[in-house]
Amino acid sequence: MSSSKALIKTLIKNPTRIKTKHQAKQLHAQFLRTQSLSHTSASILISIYTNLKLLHEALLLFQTLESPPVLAWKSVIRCFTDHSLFSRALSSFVHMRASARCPDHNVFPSVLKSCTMMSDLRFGESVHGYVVRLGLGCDLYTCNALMNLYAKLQGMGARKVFDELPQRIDCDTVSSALPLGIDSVRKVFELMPRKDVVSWNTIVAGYAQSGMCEDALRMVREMGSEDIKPDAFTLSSVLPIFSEYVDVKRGKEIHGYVIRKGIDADVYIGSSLVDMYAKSARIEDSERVFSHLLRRDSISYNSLVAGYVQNGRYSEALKLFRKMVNAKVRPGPVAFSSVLPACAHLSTLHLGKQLHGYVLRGGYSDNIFIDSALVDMYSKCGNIKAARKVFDRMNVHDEVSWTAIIMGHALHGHGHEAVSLFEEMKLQGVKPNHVAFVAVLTACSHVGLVDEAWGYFNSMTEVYGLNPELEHYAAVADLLGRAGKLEEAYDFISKMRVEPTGSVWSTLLSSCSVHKNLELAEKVAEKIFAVDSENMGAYVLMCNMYAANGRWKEMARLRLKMKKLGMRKKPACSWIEFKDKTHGFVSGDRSHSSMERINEFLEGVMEQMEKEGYVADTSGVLHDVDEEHKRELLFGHSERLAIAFGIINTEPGTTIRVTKNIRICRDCHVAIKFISKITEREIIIRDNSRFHHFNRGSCSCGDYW
DNA sequence: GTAGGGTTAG
Repeated sequence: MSSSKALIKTLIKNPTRIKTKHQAKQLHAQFLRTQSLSHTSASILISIYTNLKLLHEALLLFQTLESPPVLAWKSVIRCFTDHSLFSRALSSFVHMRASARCPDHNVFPSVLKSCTMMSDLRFGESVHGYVVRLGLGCDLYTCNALMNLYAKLQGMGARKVFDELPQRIDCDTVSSALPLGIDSVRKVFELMPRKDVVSWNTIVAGYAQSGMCEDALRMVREMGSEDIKPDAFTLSSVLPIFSEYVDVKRGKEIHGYVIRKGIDADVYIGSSLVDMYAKSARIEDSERVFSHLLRRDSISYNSLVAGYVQNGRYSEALKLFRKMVNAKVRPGPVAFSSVLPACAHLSTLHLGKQLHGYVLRGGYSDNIFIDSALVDMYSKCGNIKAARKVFDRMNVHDEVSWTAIIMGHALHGHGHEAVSLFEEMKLQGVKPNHVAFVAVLTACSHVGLVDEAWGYFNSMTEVYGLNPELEHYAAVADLLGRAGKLEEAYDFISKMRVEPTGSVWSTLLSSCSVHKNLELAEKVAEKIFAVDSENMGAYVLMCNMYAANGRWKEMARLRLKMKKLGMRKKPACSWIEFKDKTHGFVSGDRSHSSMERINEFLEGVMEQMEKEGYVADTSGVLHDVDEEHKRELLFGHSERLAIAFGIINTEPGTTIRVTKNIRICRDCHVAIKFISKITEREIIIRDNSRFHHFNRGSCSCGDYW
């Protein structure tokens, strides 16, 4: 008996010798067998349990104590924090204070962490006051936690406000009204008598996340002079700065340092490097870093997935996402908002739907990022109804989700709906940003709402203090051109406050072609060739216009030039999904295995079309061939092949969805209207700028496009 | 007690 009491004594004096749950329970049992459990020894047992993160056991014992001593309180508070039960940690802290127990310094890091995780700045500030009153304001760990609290909670609020400010408003008025988190961080930092690498890392991260990049880098240099070596934490705060600045050279230096320090396989460093290289358009370097990682978590995967998306490598993004799922790495919520845009770009509705299912099963349905991405994915994949459903089901709408649905309706030709959604957004108190204006102007342009567009364009500067950017000018120029106000459009573009790109002029050129104004077209083409001498589309359009006007000499001259420059027409392609596979068709290509059946179908339907009054419009065909051959060429246009493939392979009544890489030609637009009527199918085509919904012989664009 | 990836864009 006495030897066991001695054993207990030694163990109680060295609680760290208890290393396993089994040992702890044995000690507990010994206690109960040999002596009654005093408050002190119970507290020590609780702290042993909590050190082993055994919350349940600790709580059972804790509940037997009538007035728990400080050690017991401290232990359970820490344990709640370890288990992410932050609100219970905080309520325990309140209870402890109510029982007049005076805590010592080592509770505060946990309490402050809980405040941070709960985003409870108020509580955190009152804890700060309490710390100071207790004279514990110099404790290293407590101060580190305080800095983190201010950096996370005050910093975020301040940053958000700055992001939304139009540049014209004087920043002084704002910074004095809002306490900047970084100031509080700085204050705590400067008062610390002793600082360790964590203190430095916290302030570096604080500066970096407040966008004060130079200060962050300055602090890293200062660290060096205080003889504190930057570690993996420091570097992963600093690396995103280089991706933001797209300064690969300095980033590479850091990469070298990381390799020399042997921390290049660190997951955090790894994903920062992947991200940095991707943002500098060096995706191959991202891939290399990724392939060297020893361990890959969902964030390292997603850094590369996001990198692929940022660099337009959508299929690779989807492939890697699949690889991640196969590797049994659970995608976090962020992964979906990276991979959904890839589906949106590729128009892969079946994949997007699968991802949506995954989102629902994974319980991520209330995430505003994911929902916005879903809205965008559905509308870009041609299913505006599904997009609207997701949007209407959302609890809160921010400017991004509003913009996604407005743009969706705009792309589907529902200009009036888009405009009224824009008005609704403003009524709800959500301020439109640059992108929202791009969306509403696009909506106006697709349905020809000239007056409304002017109103919105002017309100940007007059009401919202936003400077119009290239996209806004482009949308207005496009609108004027489509509406036939060609001269007005020309003047507008000439007077833009941003240098117009070739593509802005190009939209006007195609309007000139539609409205048959050769004289202005020549002026516009000159502008285009001045900035982009090899603009294929402009050459083709001009050739067509010269041909239509019988100006054969000019046409021949251009054709010759095109030949010299070695230009070839970008092949027109269309895609259609069938049985979870994407089938691609190139104009005039007869290699698809179903080609015979496709031709048979097209010939049959053509016969009926002609009976109903279809006449081929060959004016858009640029070839030196006879009429008969031209009609054949139209016959082989890629969208017709894709539609035919869709119709012969699906049940009657199934909607046909086709994606095309360039604009539909006039003739196909007419032809598809007939096809939709004859076959009683809804046919949805996405070209490079919008959707056309063909149904019962008419198109949603109302032939305005 | 400290760190990395995300949604809307003619």
